[in-house]
Amino acid sequence: MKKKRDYKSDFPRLISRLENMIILGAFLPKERLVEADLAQKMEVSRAWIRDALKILETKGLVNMVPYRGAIVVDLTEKEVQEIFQVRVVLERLCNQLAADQFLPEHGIRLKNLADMIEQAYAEDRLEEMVEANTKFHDYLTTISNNDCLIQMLKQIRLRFYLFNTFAWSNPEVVKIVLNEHRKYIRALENCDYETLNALAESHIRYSKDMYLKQLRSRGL
Amino acid sequence: MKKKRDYKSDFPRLISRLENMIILGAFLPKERLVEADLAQKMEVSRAWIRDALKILETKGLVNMVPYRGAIVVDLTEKEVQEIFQVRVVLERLCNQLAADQFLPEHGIRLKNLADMIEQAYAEDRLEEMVEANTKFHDYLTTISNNDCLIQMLKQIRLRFYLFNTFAWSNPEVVKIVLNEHRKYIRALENCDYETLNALAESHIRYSKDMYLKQLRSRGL
DNA sequence: ATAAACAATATTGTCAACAATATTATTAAT
DNA sequence: ATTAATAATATTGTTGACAATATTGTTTAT
Repeated sequence: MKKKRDYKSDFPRLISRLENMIILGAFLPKERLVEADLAQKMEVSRAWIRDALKILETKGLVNMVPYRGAIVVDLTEKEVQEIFQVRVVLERLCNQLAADQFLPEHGIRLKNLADMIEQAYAEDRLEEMVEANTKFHDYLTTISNNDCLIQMLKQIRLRFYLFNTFAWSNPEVVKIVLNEHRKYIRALENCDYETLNALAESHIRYSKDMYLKQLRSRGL
Repeated sequence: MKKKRDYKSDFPRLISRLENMIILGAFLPKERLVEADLAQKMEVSRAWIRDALKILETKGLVNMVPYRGAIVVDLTEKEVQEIFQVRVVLERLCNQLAADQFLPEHGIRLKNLADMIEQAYAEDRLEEMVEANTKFHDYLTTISNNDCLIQMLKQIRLRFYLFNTFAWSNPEVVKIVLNEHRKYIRALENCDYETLNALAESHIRYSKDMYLKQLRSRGL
């Protein structure tokens, strides 16, 4: 059976693939993305690549320059700080909403995911760990049951993931982060807003700080 | 001299035009937007209209259905509440940042804009009033000096404006809103976080409540 | 008259050829 | 050898033709 094209599912998938490639560092900051090359590599038409890149521009992953095409963003220190500030308040809202309607089954699922993350870390399976971590946060977002917030957080986390890699390469930070997942679950179960507010900031601060350190060492 | 096409300025303008048409009610909720018709009306190619509609989809103003095209969104009560919740926390962050770096010149400009709004209202020039009000809030956002936040607020306000119209048709509400602009400026000058936090919510609550009332009266 | 089957039309989706522009390589002048 | 001017190449931007699908209209059977 020949596989059939289906825009409504294939096009979003193409975007996801490109997003992942950028996040995982398949392209470097400032790198130019040539439409024809991508089209060949991804086995889709150039038009789709073009459209996808335009979407990525609105998401803040690439810059489009007339007659030069898409260029992978290279965040400045100021931009990193700005993204951090915005993400904190959105995560806090998410935590609050999630805590308000937290059910035992949510806790079970979150504990399950936290186990998976630690397991993957113990066995040094980095990619798997990153994936499970994403699932943890995505699921937490779902509990908030606010679609607008879900969309916004998805968007801003995507930009944030651009500098998550640097944090994950530091075992110290990873240990702290994994530990915080447990605290998160407990605070949600107890509807402990104070702790949740603090966690929202500290949990993502490490990623930001690691990236800034790296950025400064590059001298910019 | 023949006017020349320039993607980098013309395409964003096209998007703005479409956004305004939707916000100001040139199209009704659920209305189908036919690409060829729009292309003719706006005097651009169908491709541009297509691309613009895809952008509007990511902004949450239209839904794209395969082989049916773009349809103007019709917000549910739940969606309205969700957008409201998210906007409140973003506006609060904006207020806080703006207050932290508030300068006398900012106050002058804001008072100026507040005057313009009241003037336009007094002379019953509705469109002008709406425009000045948008400028007021845009300028306030600028003061925060956080580009990520500016972009996010722009996006969510756009969806919010979908139901601003209903609030502006009520003189009671308008009076309160105009009054609040003055309170806003004072609170910013005094760096009064408490008041600013309260204002962030109350100022946009009216719009939301008016819209919900209208929505319920339509029976949905 | 109603409903199902089919045909005609309208609309969107895809693609490939070509135009416009930028980038790189080559040549010529000093 | 270095720079400026020009040509060659590579890449993006635009358009229009056609395919795929949905919508509407017509016919036919009951």
